[in-house]
Amino acid sequence: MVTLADVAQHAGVSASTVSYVLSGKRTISEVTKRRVERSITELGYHPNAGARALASSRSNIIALMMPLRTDMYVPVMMEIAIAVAANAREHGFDVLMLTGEEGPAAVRRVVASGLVDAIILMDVELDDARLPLLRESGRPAVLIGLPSQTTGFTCVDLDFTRAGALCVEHLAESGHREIAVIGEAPAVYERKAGFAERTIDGLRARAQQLGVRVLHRPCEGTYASMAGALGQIFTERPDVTGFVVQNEQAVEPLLSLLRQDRRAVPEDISVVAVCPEQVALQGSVRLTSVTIPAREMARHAVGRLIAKIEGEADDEVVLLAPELVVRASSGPAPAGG
Amino acid sequence: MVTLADVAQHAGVSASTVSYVLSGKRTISEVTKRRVERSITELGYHPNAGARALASSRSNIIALMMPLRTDMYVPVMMEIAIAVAANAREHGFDVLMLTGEEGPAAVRRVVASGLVDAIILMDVELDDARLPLLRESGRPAVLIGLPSQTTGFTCVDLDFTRAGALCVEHLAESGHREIAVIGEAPAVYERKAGFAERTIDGLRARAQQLGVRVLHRPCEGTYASMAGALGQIFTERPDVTGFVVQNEQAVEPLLSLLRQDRRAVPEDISVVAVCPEQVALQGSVRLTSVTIPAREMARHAVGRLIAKIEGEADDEVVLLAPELVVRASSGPAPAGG
DNA sequence: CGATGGCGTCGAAGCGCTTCGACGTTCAGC
DNA sequence: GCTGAACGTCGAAGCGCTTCGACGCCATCG
Repeated sequence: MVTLADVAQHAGVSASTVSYVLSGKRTISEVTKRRVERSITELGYHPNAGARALASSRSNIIALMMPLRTDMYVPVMMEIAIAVAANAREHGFDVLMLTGEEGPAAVRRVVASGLVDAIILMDVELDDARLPLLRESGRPAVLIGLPSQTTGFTCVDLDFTRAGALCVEHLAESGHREIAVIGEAPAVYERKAGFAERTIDGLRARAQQLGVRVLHRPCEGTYASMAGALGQIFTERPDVTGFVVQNEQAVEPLLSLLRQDRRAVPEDISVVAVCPEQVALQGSVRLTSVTIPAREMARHAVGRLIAKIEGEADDEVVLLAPELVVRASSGPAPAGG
Repeated sequence: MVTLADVAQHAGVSASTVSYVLSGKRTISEVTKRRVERSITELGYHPNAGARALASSRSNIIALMMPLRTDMYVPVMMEIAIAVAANAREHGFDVLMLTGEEGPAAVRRVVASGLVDAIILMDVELDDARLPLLRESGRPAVLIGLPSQTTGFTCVDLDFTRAGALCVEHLAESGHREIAVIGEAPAVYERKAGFAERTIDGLRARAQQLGVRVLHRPCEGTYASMAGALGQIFTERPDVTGFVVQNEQAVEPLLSLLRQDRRAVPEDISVVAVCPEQVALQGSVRLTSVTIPAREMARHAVGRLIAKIEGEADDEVVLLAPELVVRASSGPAPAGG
């Protein structure tokens, strides 16, 4: 194990000088700096993380806490997690992965032990049990999602209200007057993740302004549950020509069932989804969709978090503006519906 | 910040005594132990991770390195990652998430800095660039996957050779004589992940013994690429009655296209997939499948890794025995094929 | 009854780093 | 030519913990 002292000796300077070369916290002459840097590479020196954390009270690690339920919207979560890690590295931070399984107490553990400098919470619920602990810890934190009480935290999320509105707008512009919303699984509403309701709220509000009728049905995302929902929808509202799909798992079942039902997409039925871009592109039909910008959310989250660690940022709520991309699954409403 | 010294003073003992109570490395009387433990909870003491790592040269963190490509078999990876984290916690370890993006050098960084005690590598390629670095680091490591050179490492993987064999066996038993294999995307073969070839090898070998003809076609997992492959297959081998799907993303496209093609599953065509259980259960047809046991792989990986950290394990190759579960997508070959 | 040894506890020496104050040097300003 | 700031470097004091050797004590044994 090569230590700071070894480097110092090899370069013929004191240990503190080496430390200052590394941190840049004091001015060091070009010559000395170069000499030290050469010694560092020659000896293959890597600063000891533990010692550094102890002396500086900074670990340069941030915790990323996964959703409490791991069965939900897996692809988005994974994408965010990877992007968070990549972004954190760019700022010199590593990422500690916390599962929901350990429960809210994990927050206290990693913070109180100084293991992490800050925390990112994914998939925050409206009244999340982790928030009080986080608040009391006093550590910088960024939430992905929007709880009911945001004071003390920076929150990053997609503007789902606007996303919902965008979907109706697009359908209304194409002449659709009756639309159905394939919602998230009932469990998602029960645990009050917030985003599902916000989407619906935005959608309904805009629909009313535009004179569009809306029918909302939650859906598990399986073929069976989709078939059930679809049956109900067409019985109750035979004139539905537009679908908005919130639950990304329900997309393929819906398309497949419509096909079986001899309803052509987009000629008879238009479909708009709220989902990651990948999902919109890889299915049987290229979907008109509002993209969930996982990478961008991660970038914002990490950016703000680092700023807070450096002490140069306030709490704020960042709602990313959604964008609707028209692809092959939507078109003009059939004439004379 | 409450420190060891605070606890010691509060309990009226020396710091080392508190430390020994915590670690159990020396005998402490019941009375003292209880007194110390009370002080700990009363003061809300959490040992400082940095100090502990420095003094003991153990961080109690293991690194989990993601695949270099993040676009592949996302659900399995996610499942393994979560399970690794959960298992690690049970042993008192945390998990540091390393993305492929940082490249093989990440291995050196986290090991040389003492940030982590050991490493788990996911999705190891046959000739993986990270292995030499890992070997030279001398740290305990477990690979998920099977490289060409395993010396010095413990490897955990599904026995894909056997998995391939199981698929043919099942189809052969039901009377199928001509089968097609929907393989992984060409990119997977190019990067030599190994598991894809092993599956095919096992499958072909067993097919030969059983007198079954096999046609193998790689597939991207999109509808377009699946449609292309399917066309080729039925042109070249009109009598194919059984399909083995390696690429889990190709499952739905295949089923959907067969449906369009008026080929009933399982009456006309039997489909067997190699995929996680979740995928087998949630599609339009409950799939006969060989399960990829993500959680079990994670459990083994973490178990062996911890054993190696404690210095009580040798290198070994653990190939988990695959199991085929018959569901609704396979049945007897149609008479008079 | 003194030697022996296990048990329970303590003190002190680090682990490798950061950071603060101090100490030359050099150079501009008057 | 003297003062004082700015610059570049060093020494030393920790950061909070683990761990080694030592020490007293009591029970055990010959």
